[in-house]
Amino acid sequence: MSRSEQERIRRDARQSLEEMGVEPYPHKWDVTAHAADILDEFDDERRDPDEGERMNVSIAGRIRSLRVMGGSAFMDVQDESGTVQAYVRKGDLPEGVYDKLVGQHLDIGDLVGVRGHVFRTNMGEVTVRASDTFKLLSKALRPLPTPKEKEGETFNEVTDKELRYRQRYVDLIVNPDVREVFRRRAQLLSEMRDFLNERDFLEVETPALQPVYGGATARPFTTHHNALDMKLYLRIADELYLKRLLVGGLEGVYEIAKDFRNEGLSRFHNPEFTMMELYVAYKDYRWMMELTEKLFARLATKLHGGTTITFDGEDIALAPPFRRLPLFEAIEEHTGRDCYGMNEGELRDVARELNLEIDEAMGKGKLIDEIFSETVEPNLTQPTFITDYPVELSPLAKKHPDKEGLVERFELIVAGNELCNAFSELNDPDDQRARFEEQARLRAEGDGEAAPIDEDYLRALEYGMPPAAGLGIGIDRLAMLMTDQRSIRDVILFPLLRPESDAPE
RNA sequence: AGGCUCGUAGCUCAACUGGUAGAGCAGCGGCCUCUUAAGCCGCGAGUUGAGGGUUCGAGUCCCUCCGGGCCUACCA
Repeated sequence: MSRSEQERIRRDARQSLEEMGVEPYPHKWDVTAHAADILDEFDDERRDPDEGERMNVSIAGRIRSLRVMGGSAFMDVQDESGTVQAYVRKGDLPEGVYDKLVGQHLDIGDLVGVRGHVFRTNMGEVTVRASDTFKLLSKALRPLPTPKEKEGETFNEVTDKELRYRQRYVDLIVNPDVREVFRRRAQLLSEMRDFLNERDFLEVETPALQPVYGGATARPFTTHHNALDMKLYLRIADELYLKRLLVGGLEGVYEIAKDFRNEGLSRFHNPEFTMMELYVAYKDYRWMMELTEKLFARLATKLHGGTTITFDGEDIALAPPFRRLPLFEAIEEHTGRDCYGMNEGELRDVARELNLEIDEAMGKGKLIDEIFSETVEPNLTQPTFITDYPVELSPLAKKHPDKEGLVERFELIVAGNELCNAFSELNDPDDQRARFEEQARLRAEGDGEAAPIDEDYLRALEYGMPPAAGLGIGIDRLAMLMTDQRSIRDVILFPLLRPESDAPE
């Protein structure tokens, strides 16, 4: 562990302050105003804080820049709402306070409290003058990066992705836009809950630790419970538990929760991610499409003031209705080939002609999925419901009454990215058992993602589950769309990274 | 997992074809009671991600490893 010169100097400064009786980490500070409120109050150029009754405030925040001029100093103080300039004058403070603190041992990055009145400088900037008190609230021992700004241009901006993800606390301090992304993500979740609660859906919580996992095609994380000496899995989906609740008589339930999938990382995948799952009794997937459209339109309107949003430089129109396009029509539209009804060999030939990477282990379902995700998905910029998937890909979905070999299912694709997955839920316990057994067969053949049989879930279905529709929305990907971020790591506060080789301290 | 690419001071970046590691900000000392990328004078700051190799000489070339990014793969 070696400290940089600047760290040693700051530790020395801390010690000097303590020796002079200045507490580097005091216990509290009364905050009466935030930067944005103060600036709002006097945003009118003509309104002068010095006129009439003075506005007295007490603010707290982090020093982002410091300009000391002998007996007085200006600093930019950043709180959660934004940044306001503060002004400290030697003559305003009790004897010695200025010299001990501001003049000598105050650094960029320190947290301070400023109490006094608001005024406008000769240059016109609304400023809090420490006419009453100036106090150190927390001494920073590490130097903060010091990006600067002039006329809208930023200098020395912190751009290192590794630093930004590993030390998100620094990122949040020096890149204020990041706060806006996560505020918007929070607003998205809040609006989604409002939307669902208004419709009388019940928010529930189901186990993240599961003795049998299911509800998706993915490899799970495993863990162990000591007292029960039992192997447990981290959930890969909420689905099977939520549908048990439909059996139990709840007619509309949803859960917003973390799922965990033991898979690779990419711009679109983090091993733990947030999913909203929703199940409604007596509805089918067509009804669910309409609900999904309404939800997306509502979110866009609340977050962006209208149903058209911008993502990666393109306008995305989220006004209902969204285009509905059956999977096989989509493939035909983009490849000129009608794959519906093809057997495995024919599908393999098509995939070869399209120069797709396939292997012998891929069955019908996977081949179709491969063809679709390579040729169609990236080209779907505007929201599109892709409907009616092969039964092989959908072991929990109800068969389509008219289309042989297909199920009533849709995925919503926006900006080339899959955001939603939904279907009419399979509630025939015997059909469900047959689908599980097919999965078990694939498992036996070495498909590590095929689902295990969940006997308790089958037992629940045997008591009778109402016809129902279910929907899953990848919240992180939706947050990407709504905040115009192209990497999932930019909408997850602490994305998974490899451990640092030389961890601090 | 594979390909490409990056890693230099606290931060942002330079350093030709292999020839003494530099700048701005930040920091330290001094001046300065309306500054705002504050200013002026002076100063310090580096195991060039780690290890090995080639060479008279390596930030630069080669190999291995570590970490990041992008792409591919994996991933409904």
